[in-house]
Amino acid sequence: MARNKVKLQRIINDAKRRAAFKKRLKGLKKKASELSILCGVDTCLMVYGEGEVQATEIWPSVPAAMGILERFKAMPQLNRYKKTMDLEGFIKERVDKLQEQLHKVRRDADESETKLLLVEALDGRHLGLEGLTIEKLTSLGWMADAQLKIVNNRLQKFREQGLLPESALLLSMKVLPYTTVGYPIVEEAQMQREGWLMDITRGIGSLGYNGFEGTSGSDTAEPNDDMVQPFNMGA
Amino acid sequence: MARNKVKLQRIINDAKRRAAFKKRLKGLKKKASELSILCGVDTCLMVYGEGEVQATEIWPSVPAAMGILERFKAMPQLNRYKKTMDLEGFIKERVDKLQEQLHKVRRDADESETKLLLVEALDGRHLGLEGLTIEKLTSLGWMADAQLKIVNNRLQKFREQGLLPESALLLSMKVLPYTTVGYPIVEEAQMQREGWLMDITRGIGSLGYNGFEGTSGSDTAEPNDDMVQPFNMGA
DNA sequence: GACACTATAGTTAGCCC
DNA sequence: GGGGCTAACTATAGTGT
Repeated sequence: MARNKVKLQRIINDAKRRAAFKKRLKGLKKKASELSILCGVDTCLMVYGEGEVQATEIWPSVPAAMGILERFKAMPQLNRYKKTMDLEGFIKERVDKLQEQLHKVRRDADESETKLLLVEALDGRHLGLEGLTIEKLTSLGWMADAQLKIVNNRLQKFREQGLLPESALLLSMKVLPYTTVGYPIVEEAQMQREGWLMDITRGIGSLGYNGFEGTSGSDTAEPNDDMVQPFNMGA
Repeated sequence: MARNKVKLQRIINDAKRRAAFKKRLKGLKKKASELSILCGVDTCLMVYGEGEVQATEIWPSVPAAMGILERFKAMPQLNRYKKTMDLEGFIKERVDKLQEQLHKVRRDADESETKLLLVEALDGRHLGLEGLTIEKLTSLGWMADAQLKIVNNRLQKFREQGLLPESALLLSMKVLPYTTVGYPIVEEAQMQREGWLMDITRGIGSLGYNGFEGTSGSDTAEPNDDMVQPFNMGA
């Protein structure tokens, strides 16, 4: 809304897109706040920018978001779909679902891109990771972290099945400063980006890289004492 | 924004408020959608209208909202360290550091305000917490949660030193539905805001409130079986 | 890149039907 | 209550610093 009308499509120019994002996010938060105050409702805004546009915002707060979501989920379905019971509602629902699918596809595409980046890092390309934008590096960090969690979950299952020596588990747990059970705690000293990521990715690699199929991976990586060696850093 | 400027306060008139709600919600969704498309990010809007205004909306969808929340929760705290160590010179670095200090001071100021609010809540003022904005309430919830984590960390240390009976710890852990090791998980039934916050603050109070000096507190709170009593709710 | 400015596209409060 | 209208208000794209 300004000097020129802008087409409703992704802004290609990097700087312009970021500038627009910043302005519009501010405006959106203001509008959401106004709605909340004027109409006496709880509002929450969540923005998740993946990849280049490194901007994620949960407004007004994460607990508020969870609260609203929980309360919504607790609502009887009768109330939830009260408005969508007629024919028009069916169409609306359908459109919503399609939109959601569209979003999902785009998300998946972005995610794949980052995974590819991680694979390349594992593979020795991007040595030292120079030449990547800080945004890509951050995405990479997230991805590595997520993969670490998967690896650790798998280790945990191994342990529960008694397939893992106690000593190995202890060592492998040392990587967990990055990811505690529910939330990552990253020490400042460990934030030397390159060394940090490289150690992790090497660790994952030694655990048997399987293409990152997710938590339901059916790989047969067999942890042993050697494998945990790369993790033995820091404390 | 129209014929008359409207005061930023709850619209008393019922019909007007609902009309405004409908129009503004529509506008808000449009804006959110535009942000999503123009800037290539995922956006989600949640509105919870309680009581009179029977209008609750999760946009674009509940799964999308949950997805964004999950990804946010999985996000390492890397954001603060986005800056690269360019060799632009001493000056830039110095300016950055000063800016960071400035931000920190601002953050601390905000935090202090919320802490004060929490102290007052503990003390019995703000009974029922009416008269507070949703924003302040959520801040308060967040703060209470953070303090809980500190308390739990302290309990953990006590346990490691063998100063805490096993039974006491088990009981105290029951408060952890709110805060798992790293992140709060709030059950639906516990989201009745007032009761929820009040229980937590009472719990903290009974653990020996020390002014919230942070994790490095040198207080000498002595946990015992009595103290964990207030936590014994829920399961 | 962040901030200030401003013309203009976009939003919406009050009305009317 | 809902939909359409329009005047009045806001948000913001482009621009310069």
